[in-house]
Amino acid sequence: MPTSKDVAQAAGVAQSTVSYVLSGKRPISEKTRKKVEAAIEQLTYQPNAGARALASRKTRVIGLVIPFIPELHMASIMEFVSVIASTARQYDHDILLVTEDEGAAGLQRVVGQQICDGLILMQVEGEDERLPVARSLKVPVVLIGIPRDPSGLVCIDADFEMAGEQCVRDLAAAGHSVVTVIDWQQEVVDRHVNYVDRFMHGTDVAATELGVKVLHLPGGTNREILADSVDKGLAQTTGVPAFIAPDGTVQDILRRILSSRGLTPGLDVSVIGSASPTLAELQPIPLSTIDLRPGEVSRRAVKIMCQLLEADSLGPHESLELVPTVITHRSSTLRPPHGA
Amino acid sequence: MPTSKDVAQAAGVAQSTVSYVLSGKRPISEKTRKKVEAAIEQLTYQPNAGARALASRKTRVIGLVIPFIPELHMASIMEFVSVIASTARQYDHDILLVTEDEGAAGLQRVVGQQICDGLILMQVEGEDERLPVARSLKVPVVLIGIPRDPSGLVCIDADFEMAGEQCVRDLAAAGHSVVTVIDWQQEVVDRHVNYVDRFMHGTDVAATELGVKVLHLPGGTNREILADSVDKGLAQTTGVPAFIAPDGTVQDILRRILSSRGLTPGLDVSVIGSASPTLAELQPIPLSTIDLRPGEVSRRAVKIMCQLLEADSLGPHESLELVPTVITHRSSTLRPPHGA
DNA sequence: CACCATCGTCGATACGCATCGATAAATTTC
DNA sequence: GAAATTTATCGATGCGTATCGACGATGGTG
Repeated sequence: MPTSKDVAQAAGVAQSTVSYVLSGKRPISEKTRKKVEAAIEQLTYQPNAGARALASRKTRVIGLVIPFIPELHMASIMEFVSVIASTARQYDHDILLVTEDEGAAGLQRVVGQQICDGLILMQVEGEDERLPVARSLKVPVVLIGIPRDPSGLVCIDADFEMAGEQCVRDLAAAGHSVVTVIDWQQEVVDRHVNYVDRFMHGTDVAATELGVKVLHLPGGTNREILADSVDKGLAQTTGVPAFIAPDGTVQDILRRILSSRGLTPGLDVSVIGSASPTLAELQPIPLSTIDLRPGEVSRRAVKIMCQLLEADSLGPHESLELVPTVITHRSSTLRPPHGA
Repeated sequence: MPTSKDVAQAAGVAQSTVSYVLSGKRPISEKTRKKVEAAIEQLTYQPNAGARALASRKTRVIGLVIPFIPELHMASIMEFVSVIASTARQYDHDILLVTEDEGAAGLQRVVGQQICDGLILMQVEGEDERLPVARSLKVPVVLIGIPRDPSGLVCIDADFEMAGEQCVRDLAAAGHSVVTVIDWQQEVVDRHVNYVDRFMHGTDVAATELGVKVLHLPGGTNREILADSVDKGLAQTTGVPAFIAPDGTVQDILRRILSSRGLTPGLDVSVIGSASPTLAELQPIPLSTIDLRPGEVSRRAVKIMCQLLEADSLGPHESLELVPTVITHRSSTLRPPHGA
């Protein structure tokens, strides 16, 4: 592998000049810049990352802590990972994977060995042994998701409260007076996972404001529980029933349950789910969705991280950013009455 | 951050002694080892990765090139990524993500900058601009999946031919004389993607041997094409129909189509799908599966990589490893007649 | 008891780059 | 036209580790 010294020799300049051509931190004449660039080209020189990190104390690598995954969420996690990696590249950074099975020790390892300049933690919910560690680290940490106690942490997440509001508003506008929310599975609700509570609160706020009745019933992937929730929702509804299923994993099952009850989304029942636009369009009946915009959340997480890195921030930071959600009508919800 | 020099000072030894304690490359007396270890503990010393890489010319990082993903495959990709990352840690290595949107330049970048000691490429199929690059790189490269021309490359993949054979054998043993294979979508078949051809060949080999008739019909996520394939399969079947759906993405739709034709898997139709055991168990009717063992493939890929790194191999390598697939009976296939 | 391995430790150096101070050359100022 | 600036480049140094040769101490041998 050629070194900057080789390049310098080929271009007839000093090694430091090569360095300055690359970094632009000192003025270089057009003439020598050309010479150096030609030499770089010819030798296909690429700076050695290790040496660069050693000298500059920056690795240009961001550690991404990925959660242990109940199988069904994997697809959505990959969406985050993929966008995070691409976005990081746009800021000229790379992504190193840190798996959850290393626990908090993993964070200390990658930071302690200075493999990473900062960390992005995905799907941190409630309590977590890694949170105190995250707070104590001397590198920037960005959380995707909001823990019970976000103090001293930089967090970003979809605006679940807004999402809840949007769903209820939308269904109210379509004429529904009772809305059934199929929540996450009971144990998740009981844990008071932050985003669940926020979503529920959003639905309640809108419901109170609009005089709509909102039922909260447990979701999850268990057919019987889900069927039970649906039936309870139907029983308590007068007029056309409406369902909101913010948990992406229940939708397939929900659809089948409704179908077995003789209900057709968009015709005699409204359904708002959570799915990416492409997936929503692929459904037999294109699904009206509340889009939690994982891609946008990921992009912003990386952006925040890179800004923190740029600022070379010393003291601890704290912030909380919520990404607006987007509701999209497709065929699974009733159309609002004309003129409404 | 403390350095090895700090540790040396605290322990009253030379920096090089600290280094030897850590690497074990020279004998160290019990006494000084204890002293050094105590100092390391006390200072919570961790070696600097950049300096280590610079001096040793090894980063202990493996680049993982993840494919651009048609949405539906994301879950399975995450399975690979997750196991690869965990396994790498077991070999004391880390994983750096290289996204496909950087193309072949991405490979040259991470290798050229010496961020990585080696590369694992996922889901390389057919031709790919990265293959010639992979061959020319001076670091080990392991492919998951087999390209059209695997010469000069180290590849590993599930044994799709074995999988095809196992499926047909199994259905034949259950008494089926006609088996319908719902292939991947037509365009994938037409591209003669390596694993597709291998799977189909496997089914054909077993069919010829056992005197079973095998129909190949297009799959994919389009309901109409799929329904058409199912109907054609049914029309050409005498006796109880049997379907093999090696493409995980078609299974939901296939199930519904069969159901709408009044057929119940395990009762008056046999279905073998491809899914992880956990997912298969979650189905309304637990799905008999051909398991392509992505986790095992991932583990072996990392193992091969680490062996290549250990060997410090100079010349180019070439090998091809196939991971045996596993067929598992659940409730979606007929039971073989007793005594068969 | 002088001689020679062996073992354990030290000091020095290289790895490739960034960066600082210094210097030579070019330009401006009075 | 000499002094004061500015501009472009060079040389030297440090980043933290691995590794090599050297060296003192220890123990065994004749």
